[in-house]
Amino acid sequence: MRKTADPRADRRRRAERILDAAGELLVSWGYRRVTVDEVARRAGVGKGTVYLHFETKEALFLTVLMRSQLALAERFLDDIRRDPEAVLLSRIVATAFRWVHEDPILRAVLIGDTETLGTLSRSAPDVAGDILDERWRVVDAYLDVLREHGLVRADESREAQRHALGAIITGYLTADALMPPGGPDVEGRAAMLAHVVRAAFETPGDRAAVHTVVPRVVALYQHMLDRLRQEIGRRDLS
Amino acid sequence: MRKTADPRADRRRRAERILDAAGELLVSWGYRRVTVDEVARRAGVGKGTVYLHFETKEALFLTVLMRSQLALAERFLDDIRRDPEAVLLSRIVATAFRWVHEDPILRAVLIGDTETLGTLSRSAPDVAGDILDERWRVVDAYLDVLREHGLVRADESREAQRHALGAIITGYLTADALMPPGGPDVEGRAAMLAHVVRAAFETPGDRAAVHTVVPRVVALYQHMLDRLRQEIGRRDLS
DNA sequence: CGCGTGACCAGATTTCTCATCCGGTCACGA
DNA sequence: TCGTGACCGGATGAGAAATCTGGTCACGCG
Repeated sequence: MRKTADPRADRRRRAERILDAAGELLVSWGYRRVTVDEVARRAGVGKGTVYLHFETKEALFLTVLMRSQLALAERFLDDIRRDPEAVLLSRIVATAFRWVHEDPILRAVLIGDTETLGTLSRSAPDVAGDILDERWRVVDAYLDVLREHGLVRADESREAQRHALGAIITGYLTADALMPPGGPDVEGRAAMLAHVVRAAFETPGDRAAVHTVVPRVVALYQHMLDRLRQEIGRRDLS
Repeated sequence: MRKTADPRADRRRRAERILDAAGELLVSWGYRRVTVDEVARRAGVGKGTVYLHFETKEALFLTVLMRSQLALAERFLDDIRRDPEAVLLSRIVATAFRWVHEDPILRAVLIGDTETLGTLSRSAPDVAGDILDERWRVVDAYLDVLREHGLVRADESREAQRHALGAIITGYLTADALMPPGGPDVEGRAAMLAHVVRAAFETPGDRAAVHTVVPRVVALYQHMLDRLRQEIGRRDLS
């Protein structure tokens, strides 16, 4: 590896390389079968070097998972900054659905794919339970903001809406195994999902309130971003 | 067992007892751990007697699964005969959701619960694939009837609708593991599910067409009932 | 004589034992 | 000083041995 005048940046880059390698192997083989040795080899470092950055195999892979969620939150913020209507629930849900098809790690996280995650599914709540809770709090706060401003219907309880949303998204991510082969392509599914969410959760009419809620929604996702970065930093030994 | 003048009815009753016992044990222990000996014991017969009725362990349990689906189809028909509006998609979906909470076997079937079903999940498509296909054909035909009569929107493809429906129902049956504990009770969930389906799939306004579609929908479910009975009869050695 | 039964058997599954693997450590060498 | 891979002890995997279980059918009872 080419050295630069900044050893800190070099270490950062090396950590990213390790995380990239770990992510690729996680997707290919699943947590259980990936060895730290193989990650090291793929990243072009020695095994001991991995432990210079991450205290345990688990810490390494939990960081991989969080990075993935960070990327989604960043995507949301980008979209909203580009187009304020991207703040709408149907837009957020469709974005998440599309992103899941680009990032298999995120998919594994969202559906608790035990084949990919192995014992991480079980340890994550103990080790990072507060950030999992935070995620749901952000969803709740987001729904609240949109309900207040008439962008999400308020004639059903927020509890029922959150549950329904979770169920619908989960179903969209997992139902293939139970249905006949085929069906719409990813884009077709994203469109129908957006339609379902629009029809069932949003209100008809004027979207002027979008501009009012943007700063608040941005703050929520920024907060989530900060929390994820903080959690990632907490496991970084370099 | 008290004998009657009708040996055939006695045998029928004994088969039902065996099926009941098998169903209870399937729910408690899952297919893999239930032995035919235990089923026999619970039904109060000898193990060989079970084989007088069902050729294999698999045939016995496939019959248990089909009986469960039969009961759901019968429930649909009852509801529709009592109230023609029960033919609406949102009503059908809510009924199925509620019934699933009364019949854990049906739940296992609908979500392909491998813990409960074990190798039945794999063998069912080979052995009873035509009836699984039939189920989807009935769903398609049902959607077609309702679309034709303006009771389901026709501005999305039927393919997209069927997929969305499958995804939403699946999510409602499986998402609990991925969400924080709590949320609405069964009835609250059924209501929200009905609302989502109504908003996303149904058309506003006049329901007069309900009376027109009832005979056709009844025929579809009756046909499904007949097929299930036929399939059950095919595996009955008594 | 008809039929319900549970002992029997062979293949399937589980348990146990031993071999190998792998997470984490750290002495070594660049 | 720091990147490394050999090392070690606990975890996991593989294969052998033990046990279980689906299916069969000879037996005995009504």
